[in-house]
Amino acid sequence: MSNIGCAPRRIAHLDMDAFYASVELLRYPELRGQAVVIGGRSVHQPVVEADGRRQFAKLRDYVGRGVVTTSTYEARALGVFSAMGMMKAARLAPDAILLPADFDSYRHYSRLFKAAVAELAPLIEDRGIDEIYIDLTDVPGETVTLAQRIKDAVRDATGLSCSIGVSPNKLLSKICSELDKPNGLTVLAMADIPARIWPLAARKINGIGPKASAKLAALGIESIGDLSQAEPALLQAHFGLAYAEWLHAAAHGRDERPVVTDSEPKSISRETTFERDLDAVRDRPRLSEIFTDLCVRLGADLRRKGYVSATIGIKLRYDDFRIATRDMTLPVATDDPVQIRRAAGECLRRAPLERKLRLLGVRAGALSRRDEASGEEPVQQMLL
DNA sequence: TCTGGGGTCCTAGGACCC
DNA sequence: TCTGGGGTCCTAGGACCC
Repeated sequence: MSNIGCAPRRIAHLDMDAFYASVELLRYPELRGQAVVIGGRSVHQPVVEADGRRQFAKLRDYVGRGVVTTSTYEARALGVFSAMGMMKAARLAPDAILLPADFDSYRHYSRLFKAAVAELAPLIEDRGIDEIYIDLTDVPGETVTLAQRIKDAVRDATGLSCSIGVSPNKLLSKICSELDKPNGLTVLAMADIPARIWPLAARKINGIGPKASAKLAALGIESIGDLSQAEPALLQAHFGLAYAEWLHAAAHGRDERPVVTDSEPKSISRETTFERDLDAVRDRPRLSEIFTDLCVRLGADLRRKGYVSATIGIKLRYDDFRIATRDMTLPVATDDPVQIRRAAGECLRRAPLERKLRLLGVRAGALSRRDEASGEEPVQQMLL
């Protein structure tokens, strides 16, 4: 880009605060200040009483296999966090309010906040429904002023707060946006790394997950500072060359990845966890019905988004939580549910089915846009 | 009472080709 | 004789993220 060897970039990471829960609070303002949990499957909608007051489900009433999608800061104070099993959450916070997820509504607010940011700074990388990176390098204005203006625009457009971190790269900005949550605004320069980044747990680095951080801890490496001082040879011995080099660079706050403003999907999938584990033989009709339904929905997703897929795959999760995947490449890319079902069925025949199944998924990979995939390429291949 | 659904990227072996 | 060597595709698994 224009600034190689010149001034540092200004990269912002913007993260909406407790996004789903905050959207629900817009709709149910009487819940503000309470422990509220979003998640679970088949959760009851609030019931409106005769006097107009709303009656909400409580977490203690939940039965099933769902997990917490998100929770308000009051619920987090009770130990209830995203991805926690709902039954465990119910033990920790039985009186918390329980709401079903409403993804249409979250997507609506997601579009609103992203459009508001784009008015001020157009170079935006989508990182899901509630997060973006913004390249502010060429946007005029002082950094804090600019970041505050973005926060104000988001609040004006949605009524919601967000947290922003600004630094010379995505890695540091991602860490920064969390430092002062909620409603945070943190600007960080490379010179601040020893004081502000190194004391943090290594797990705070985006890309160091539960496995890697456990391995690091076993080596006596707990903080990012520990990691920055670790012997490269030690890291290499335990993580392999590529990951070891990345760990070292990350600990020193080095990251040259650009903000990517347009990207095409690589795969589209549908999966479902059953209410009870299913047996491939005894529950065959039910399994077959679910399987076909997943394929129909996947086909509809492909068609709606304008893609065809050349690689159809399945995913199984067994009752012991192990996962198996099988996939196969088709001679011609498709979005037809019948062809998807047939290919997925062949994949299923290659998978072990002795154990009971907990989850079944169908995936479409090797995507191409339907209007560009006319079927000429396979013909050429046949001629060769 | 464990543990959703939708993604990305990486690794690694074997097939196959030149 | 030990028997190239590189490139790409296909498949399976796994770590990680939101």
